[in-house]
Amino acid sequence: MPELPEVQTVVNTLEPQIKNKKLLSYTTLWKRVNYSKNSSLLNATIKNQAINSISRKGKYIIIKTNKYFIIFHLRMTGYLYYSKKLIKNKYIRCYFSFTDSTYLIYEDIRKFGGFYYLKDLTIIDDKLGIDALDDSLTYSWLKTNLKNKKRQIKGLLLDQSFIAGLGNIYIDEVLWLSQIHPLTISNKIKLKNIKLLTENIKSVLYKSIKHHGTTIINFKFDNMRTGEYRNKLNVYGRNGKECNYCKNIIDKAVISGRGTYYCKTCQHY
DNA sequence: CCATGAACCTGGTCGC
DNA sequence: TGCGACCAGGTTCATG
Repeated sequence: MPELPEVQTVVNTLEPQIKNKKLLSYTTLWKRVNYSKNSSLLNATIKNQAINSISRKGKYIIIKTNKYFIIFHLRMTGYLYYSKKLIKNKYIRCYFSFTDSTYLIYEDIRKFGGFYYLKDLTIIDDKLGIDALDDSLTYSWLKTNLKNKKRQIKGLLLDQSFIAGLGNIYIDEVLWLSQIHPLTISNKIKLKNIKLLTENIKSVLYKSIKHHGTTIINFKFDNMRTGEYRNKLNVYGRNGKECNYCKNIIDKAVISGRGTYYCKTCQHY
Protein backbone atom coordinates (compact mmCIF):
# COMPACT_ATOMS: atom_id res chain seq x y z
CA MET A 1 0.00 0.00 0.00
CA PRO A 2 2.28 2.65 1.12
CA GLU A 3 4.31 4.86 -1.13
CA LEU A 4 6.57 7.69 -0.02
CA PRO A 5 3.90 9.95 1.55
CA GLU A 6 2.38 7.11 3.56
CA VAL A 7 5.79 5.95 4.77
CA GLN A 8 6.73 9.53 5.70
CA THR A 9 3.45 9.81 7.62
CA VAL A 10 4.32 6.71 9.62
CA VAL A 11 7.81 8.08 10.33
CA ASN A 12 6.45 11.47 11.39
CA THR A 13 3.97 9.79 13.71
CA LEU A 14 6.43 7.38 15.30
CA GLU A 15 9.28 9.82 15.80
CA PRO A 16 7.98 11.57 18.93
CA GLN A 17 6.44 8.35 20.22
CA ILE A 18 9.49 6.06 20.23
CA LYS A 19 12.57 8.26 20.05
CA ASN A 20 14.89 7.70 23.03
CA LYS A 21 12.90 4.73 24.27
CA LYS A 22 14.85 1.70 25.30
CA LEU A 23 14.15 -1.69 23.78
CA LEU A 24 13.62 -4.76 25.90
CA SER A 25 12.69 -7.65 23.64
CA TYR A 26 11.44 -8.88 20.28
CA THR A 27 8.57 -11.28 19.69
CA THR A 28 7.65 -12.87 16.39
CA LEU A 29 4.41 -14.54 15.38
CA TRP A 30 5.37 -14.98 11.71
CA LYS A 31 9.01 -15.85 11.31
CA ARG A 32 9.49 -14.63 7.76
CA VAL A 33 8.79 -11.06 8.86
CA ASN A 34 12.53 -10.83 9.62
CA TYR A 35 14.04 -10.63 6.12
CA SER A 36 17.59 -11.01 7.41
CA LYS A 37 16.68 -14.29 9.14
CA ASN A 38 18.80 -13.48 12.16
CA SER A 39 16.16 -13.59 14.88
CA SER A 40 18.47 -15.37 17.31
CA LEU A 41 20.99 -12.56 16.96
CA LEU A 42 18.17 -10.07 17.29
CA ASN A 43 16.86 -11.68 20.44
CA ALA A 44 20.33 -11.86 21.92
CA THR A 45 21.24 -8.23 21.24
CA ILE A 46 18.03 -6.21 21.40
CA LYS A 47 17.92 -5.59 25.14
CA ASN A 48 18.82 -2.06 26.24
CA GLN A 49 19.31 -0.68 22.76
CA ALA A 50 18.04 2.88 22.61
CA ILE A 51 16.14 4.33 19.66
CA ASN A 52 18.35 7.12 18.34
CA SER A 53 16.35 8.20 15.33
CA ILE A 54 13.66 7.23 12.83
CA SER A 55 13.79 8.25 9.21
CA ARG A 56 12.88 7.21 5.67
CA LYS A 57 14.59 6.39 2.43
CA GLY A 58 12.40 5.54 -0.53
CA LYS A 59 9.67 3.38 0.96
CA TYR A 60 11.85 2.05 3.78
CA ILE A 61 11.47 3.09 7.40
CA ILE A 62 14.84 3.30 9.13
CA ILE A 63 14.91 2.90 12.89
CA LYS A 64 18.41 3.55 14.17
CA THR A 65 19.46 2.33 17.57
CA ASN A 66 22.83 2.83 19.22
CA LYS A 67 23.94 -0.53 17.75
CA TYR A 68 21.79 -1.61 14.82
CA PHE A 69 19.36 -0.51 12.14
CA ILE A 70 15.86 -1.93 12.01
CA ILE A 71 14.78 -1.31 8.43
CA PHE A 72 11.08 -1.85 7.76
CA HIS A 73 9.24 -2.15 4.46
CA LEU A 74 5.43 -2.14 4.63
CA ARG A 75 4.90 -3.54 1.11
CA MET A 76 1.14 -3.72 0.48
CA THR A 77 -0.59 -3.99 3.84
CA GLY A 78 1.97 -3.30 6.54
CA TYR A 79 0.90 -1.26 9.58
CA LEU A 80 3.62 -0.18 12.01
CA TYR A 81 2.48 1.66 15.10
CA TYR A 82 3.25 2.49 18.71
CA SER A 83 0.95 1.21 21.42
CA LYS A 84 0.79 1.51 25.21
CA LYS A 85 -0.92 -1.84 25.38
CA LEU A 86 -0.32 -5.15 23.72
CA ILE A 87 -3.55 -5.72 21.86
CA LYS A 88 -4.69 -9.04 20.42
CA ASN A 89 -5.05 -9.21 16.68
CA LYS A 90 -4.57 -12.04 14.24
CA TYR A 91 -2.60 -9.85 11.81
CA ILE A 92 0.19 -8.97 14.25
CA ARG A 93 3.36 -10.50 12.78
CA CYS A 94 5.85 -9.23 15.37
CA TYR A 95 6.38 -6.59 18.02
CA PHE A 96 9.17 -4.91 19.93
CA SER A 97 8.71 -4.26 23.65
CA PHE A 98 10.16 -1.21 25.33
CA THR A 99 11.44 -1.14 28.91
CA ASP A 100 8.46 0.99 29.99
CA SER A 101 6.04 -1.76 28.90
CA THR A 102 4.90 -0.05 25.74
CA TYR A 103 5.21 -1.52 22.24
CA LEU A 104 6.11 -1.05 18.62
CA ILE A 105 3.69 -3.37 16.82
CA TYR A 106 3.78 -4.62 13.23
CA GLU A 107 0.61 -5.91 11.57
CA ASP A 108 0.41 -7.13 8.01
CA ILE A 109 -2.61 -8.84 6.45
CA ARG A 110 -0.79 -10.17 3.39
CA LYS A 111 2.56 -10.94 5.04
CA PHE A 112 4.60 -9.26 2.29
CA GLY A 113 6.25 -6.71 4.53
CA GLY A 114 9.00 -7.11 7.06
CA PHE A 115 12.30 -5.74 8.29
CA TYR A 116 16.05 -6.17 8.16
CA TYR A 117 18.09 -6.10 11.35
CA LEU A 118 21.56 -5.02 10.29
CA LYS A 119 24.64 -3.02 11.23
CA ASP A 120 24.49 -0.69 8.26
CA LEU A 121 22.27 0.53 5.43
CA THR A 122 24.12 -0.97 2.48
CA ILE A 123 21.29 -3.41 1.76
CA ILE A 124 18.93 -0.56 0.85
CA ASP A 125 21.55 1.84 -0.45
CA ASP A 126 22.40 -0.78 -3.07
CA LYS A 127 18.77 -1.20 -4.12
CA LEU A 128 17.60 2.40 -4.18
CA GLY A 129 18.16 5.23 -6.59
CA ILE A 130 17.75 8.91 -5.81
CA ASP A 131 14.99 9.65 -3.31
CA ALA A 132 11.99 11.31 -4.93
CA LEU A 133 12.20 14.22 -2.49
CA ASP A 134 15.98 14.59 -2.62
CA ASP A 135 17.02 18.10 -3.63
CA SER A 136 19.35 16.67 -6.23
CA LEU A 137 16.37 15.33 -8.18
CA THR A 138 16.23 18.36 -10.43
CA TYR A 139 15.02 19.10 -13.96
CA SER A 140 18.52 18.65 -15.37
CA TRP A 141 19.04 15.36 -13.52
CA LEU A 142 15.74 14.04 -14.81
CA LYS A 143 16.37 15.29 -18.34
CA THR A 144 19.75 13.56 -18.50
CA ASN A 145 18.53 10.33 -17.00
CA LEU A 146 15.33 10.06 -19.04
CA LYS A 147 17.24 10.77 -22.25
CA ASN A 148 19.80 8.04 -21.76
CA LYS A 149 17.18 5.31 -21.29
CA LYS A 150 14.57 3.84 -23.59
CA ARG A 151 11.92 2.61 -21.24
CA GLN A 152 8.19 3.09 -20.81
CA ILE A 153 7.87 5.95 -18.36
CA LYS A 154 5.41 4.13 -16.09
CA GLY A 155 7.74 1.17 -15.64
CA LEU A 156 10.75 3.40 -15.22
CA LEU A 157 9.13 5.42 -12.46
CA LEU A 158 8.07 2.21 -10.70
CA ASP A 159 11.72 1.12 -10.66
CA GLN A 160 13.02 1.99 -7.20
CA SER A 161 16.63 1.78 -8.35
CA PHE A 162 15.91 4.77 -10.60
CA ILE A 163 13.85 7.01 -8.31
CA ALA A 164 12.91 5.72 -4.86
CA GLY A 165 9.54 6.45 -3.32
CA LEU A 166 7.02 6.65 -6.14
CA GLY A 167 4.44 3.88 -6.54
CA ASN A 168 1.38 3.05 -8.57
CA ILE A 169 -0.95 5.78 -7.31
CA TYR A 170 1.38 8.77 -7.39
CA ILE A 171 2.93 7.83 -10.71
CA ASP A 172 -0.49 7.90 -12.38
CA GLU A 173 -1.29 11.21 -10.69
CA VAL A 174 2.02 12.79 -11.63
CA LEU A 175 1.86 11.61 -15.26
CA TRP A 176 -1.65 13.03 -15.64
CA LEU A 177 -0.58 16.38 -14.24
CA SER A 178 2.44 16.36 -16.56
CA GLN A 179 0.38 15.34 -19.64
CA ILE A 180 2.54 12.31 -20.33
CA HIS A 181 1.03 9.04 -21.54
CA PRO A 182 2.23 6.17 -19.31
CA LEU A 183 3.59 4.23 -22.31
CA THR A 184 5.80 7.06 -23.57
CA ILE A 185 9.40 5.97 -24.05
CA SER A 186 11.53 7.98 -21.64
CA ASN A 187 13.92 9.47 -24.20
CA LYS A 188 10.99 10.75 -26.30
CA ILE A 189 9.43 12.89 -23.61
CA LYS A 190 9.41 16.58 -24.50
CA LEU A 191 11.45 18.96 -22.39
CA LYS A 192 8.33 20.90 -21.45
CA ASN A 193 6.83 17.72 -20.00
CA ILE A 194 10.03 16.74 -18.19
CA LYS A 195 9.91 20.14 -16.54
CA LEU A 196 6.32 19.50 -15.47
CA LEU A 197 7.21 16.01 -14.29
CA THR A 198 9.99 17.32 -12.05
CA GLU A 199 7.70 19.87 -10.45
CA ASN A 200 4.75 17.54 -10.10
CA ILE A 201 6.70 14.73 -8.43
CA LYS A 202 7.66 17.16 -5.67
CA SER A 203 4.35 18.95 -5.34
CA VAL A 204 2.17 15.84 -5.33
CA LEU A 205 4.31 14.09 -2.73
CA TYR A 206 4.52 17.13 -0.44
CA LYS A 207 0.83 17.79 -0.74
CA SER A 208 0.00 14.17 0.05
CA ILE A 209 2.27 14.19 3.10
CA LYS A 210 0.38 17.25 4.29
CA HIS A 211 -2.82 15.20 4.03
CA HIS A 212 -1.27 12.13 5.72
CA GLY A 213 -1.10 10.11 2.53
CA THR A 214 -3.75 8.17 0.66
CA THR A 215 -5.91 5.41 2.07
CA ILE A 216 -7.50 3.23 -0.60
CA ILE A 217 -8.20 0.15 1.48
CA ASN A 218 -5.67 -0.69 4.13
CA PHE A 219 -3.37 2.20 4.84
CA LYS A 220 -3.45 3.20 8.51
CA PHE A 221 -1.06 4.98 10.82
CA ASP A 222 -1.02 5.89 14.47
CA ASN A 223 -4.26 4.74 16.08
CA MET A 224 -6.25 3.55 13.05
CA ARG A 225 -5.98 6.93 11.35
CA THR A 226 -6.30 7.03 7.56
CA GLY A 227 -4.90 9.38 4.90
CA GLU A 228 -7.05 12.08 3.36
CA TYR A 229 -5.23 12.59 0.05
CA ARG A 230 -7.64 10.15 -1.57
CA ASN A 231 -10.07 13.01 -2.13
CA LYS A 232 -7.45 14.82 -4.19
CA LEU A 233 -6.80 12.04 -6.70
CA ASN A 234 -7.42 13.00 -10.32
CA VAL A 235 -7.04 9.68 -12.11
CA TYR A 236 -6.19 6.77 -9.80
CA GLY A 237 -9.28 4.63 -9.34
CA ARG A 238 -11.38 6.97 -11.48
CA ASN A 239 -11.78 4.86 -14.62
CA GLY A 240 -15.12 5.44 -16.33
CA LYS A 241 -15.42 8.87 -14.72
CA GLU A 242 -14.86 12.28 -16.28
CA CYS A 243 -11.39 13.72 -16.52
CA ASN A 244 -11.20 16.72 -14.18
CA TYR A 245 -9.58 18.74 -16.96
CA CYS A 246 -11.13 17.78 -20.31
CA LYS A 247 -14.26 15.87 -19.23
CA ASN A 248 -13.48 12.85 -21.39
CA ILE A 249 -13.62 9.42 -19.79
CA ILE A 250 -10.64 8.17 -17.74
CA ASP A 251 -9.20 4.90 -19.10
CA LYS A 252 -7.72 1.95 -17.28
CA ALA A 253 -5.18 -0.49 -18.73
CA VAL A 254 -2.54 -2.85 -17.41
CA ILE A 255 0.86 -1.23 -17.96
CA SER A 256 4.06 -2.56 -16.41
CA GLY A 257 1.88 -5.18 -14.77
CA ARG A 258 -0.12 -2.63 -12.80
CA GLY A 259 -3.59 -1.18 -13.13
CA THR A 260 -2.91 2.18 -14.75
CA TYR A 261 -5.31 5.11 -14.97
CA TYR A 262 -4.94 7.89 -17.50
CA CYS A 263 -6.74 10.32 -19.78
CA LYS A 264 -5.95 9.56 -23.42
CA THR A 265 -7.00 13.07 -24.41
CA CYS A 266 -4.81 14.95 -21.94
CA GLN A 267 -1.83 12.59 -21.89
CA HIS A 268 0.16 12.01 -25.06
CA TYR A 269 3.31 10.38 -26.32
C1' DC B 1 19.06 -3.80 -21.51
C1' DC B 2 13.93 -4.27 -21.27
C1' DA B 3 9.14 -6.12 -20.91
C1' DT B 4 6.22 -9.56 -19.01
C1' DG B 5 4.28 -12.80 -15.88
C1' DA B 6 4.49 -15.48 -11.81
C1' DA B 7 5.30 -15.80 -6.99
C1' DC B 8 4.87 -14.27 -2.27
C1' DC B 9 -0.18 -13.85 0.89
C1' DT B 10 -5.01 -12.58 2.50
C1' DG B 11 -9.37 -10.48 2.05
C1' DG B 12 -12.95 -7.76 -0.31
C1' DT B 13 -16.08 -7.35 -4.14
C1' DC B 14 -18.75 -8.69 -8.08
C1' DG B 15 -21.36 -11.81 -10.97
C1' DC B 16 -24.00 -16.01 -11.24
C1' DT C 1 -25.78 -17.84 1.02
C1' DG C 2 -22.11 -19.94 -1.65
C1' DC C 3 -18.45 -20.24 -5.00
C1' DG C 4 -15.17 -18.87 -8.32
C1' DA C 5 -12.78 -15.15 -10.60
C1' DC C 6 -10.48 -11.05 -10.19
C1' DC C 7 -8.44 -7.18 -7.87
C1' DA C 8 -5.28 -4.71 -4.43
C1' DG C 9 -0.42 1.70 -2.34
C1' DG C 10 5.25 -3.75 -3.67
C1' DT C 11 9.29 -6.31 -4.80
C1' DT C 12 11.89 -10.07 -6.78
C1' DC C 13 12.92 -13.76 -9.91
C1' DA C 14 12.76 -16.35 -14.23
C1' DT C 15 12.00 -16.16 -19.08
C1' DG C 16 12.06 -14.46 -23.94
